[in-house]
Amino acid sequence: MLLSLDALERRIVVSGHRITAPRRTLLDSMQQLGDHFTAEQLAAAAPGVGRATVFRTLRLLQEIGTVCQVILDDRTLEYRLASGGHHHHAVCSECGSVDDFENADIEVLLHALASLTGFTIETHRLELYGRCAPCTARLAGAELPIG
Amino acid sequence: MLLSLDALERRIVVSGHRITAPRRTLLDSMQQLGDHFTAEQLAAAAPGVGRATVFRTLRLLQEIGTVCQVILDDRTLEYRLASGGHHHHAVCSECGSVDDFENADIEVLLHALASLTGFTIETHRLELYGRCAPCTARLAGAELPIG
DNA sequence: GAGCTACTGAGACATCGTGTCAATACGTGC
DNA sequence: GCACGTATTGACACGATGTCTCAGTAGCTC
Repeated sequence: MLLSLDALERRIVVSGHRITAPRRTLLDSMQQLGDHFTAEQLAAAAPGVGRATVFRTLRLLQEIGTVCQVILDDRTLEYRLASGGHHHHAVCSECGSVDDFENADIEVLLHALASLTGFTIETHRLELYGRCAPCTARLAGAELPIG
Repeated sequence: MLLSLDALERRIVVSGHRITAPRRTLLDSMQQLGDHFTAEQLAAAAPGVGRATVFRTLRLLQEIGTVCQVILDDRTLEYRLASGGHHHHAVCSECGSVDDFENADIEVLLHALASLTGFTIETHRLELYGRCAPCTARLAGAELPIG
């Protein structure tokens, strides 16, 4: 569920920054791009907004937790509107969809594991690559009738 | 424990590629650079070897599982000689050290979690950022005597 | 030693992101 | 409604990182 433009703008104001026309344009474009997008796609979707502003705004939104980065399998970078909070990504290599997931068990397990070796976790990054449920189902169905 | 130069070269041959002087130089430099290194550091440590060859060789070594990538907290990329097999990285933000770790529980948990949502995991990427054991101890000690 | 082919180095190029700086627009106080 | 201080912007140069091309070279194999 995406936040409304209003809610997104409120976040920017609350964090002590200004609402400007370019930022409004970018927020709007992000919502239209949907699930996930590259910086270049966003720049293309918001003509009239300078490239530097696109990157600056993305960085600002990351800082206030409104946008998160998705590192794809080939290490390219995409962005995604986030509702906030720590989460991970499941990236489908078939259709390219990206889903968020969060799981307390993983966090607990990681910290337990780290404490065994004395490592203190400050943050972590976890990305899953594979096939989403619809693509898994579709491909499983396609495999049955050979030929 | 690092593999010997011999063992590294054997891997290249077994995978159907040639041992050349530049590749030998690069393998040697990688071992001398130790724990982890950037492509640029490797290029600097192997003068006479072209930049393109450095990147090509790193890619080749990744493909045959001899080198793995470490994505740092700030998204910069480092490389690391790997003994092979799937593993994760624990990156110390104090001293910059990188440790491998592997844990079957995590893999099991991830697959269990994925199957709940129907997602099929092909691969994943997990990086921990924080403080290694020595740095944790050092900083804990430093905190006690204030002033 | 000859020949096939993988490999190399140089350098241009592509991609992605940042730094600079003068100009502009936002929000506030009046 | 207007002036003002400052955050923000756009244009553009720059930097970091990696890829592509292509003629020349060097490893294997026979």
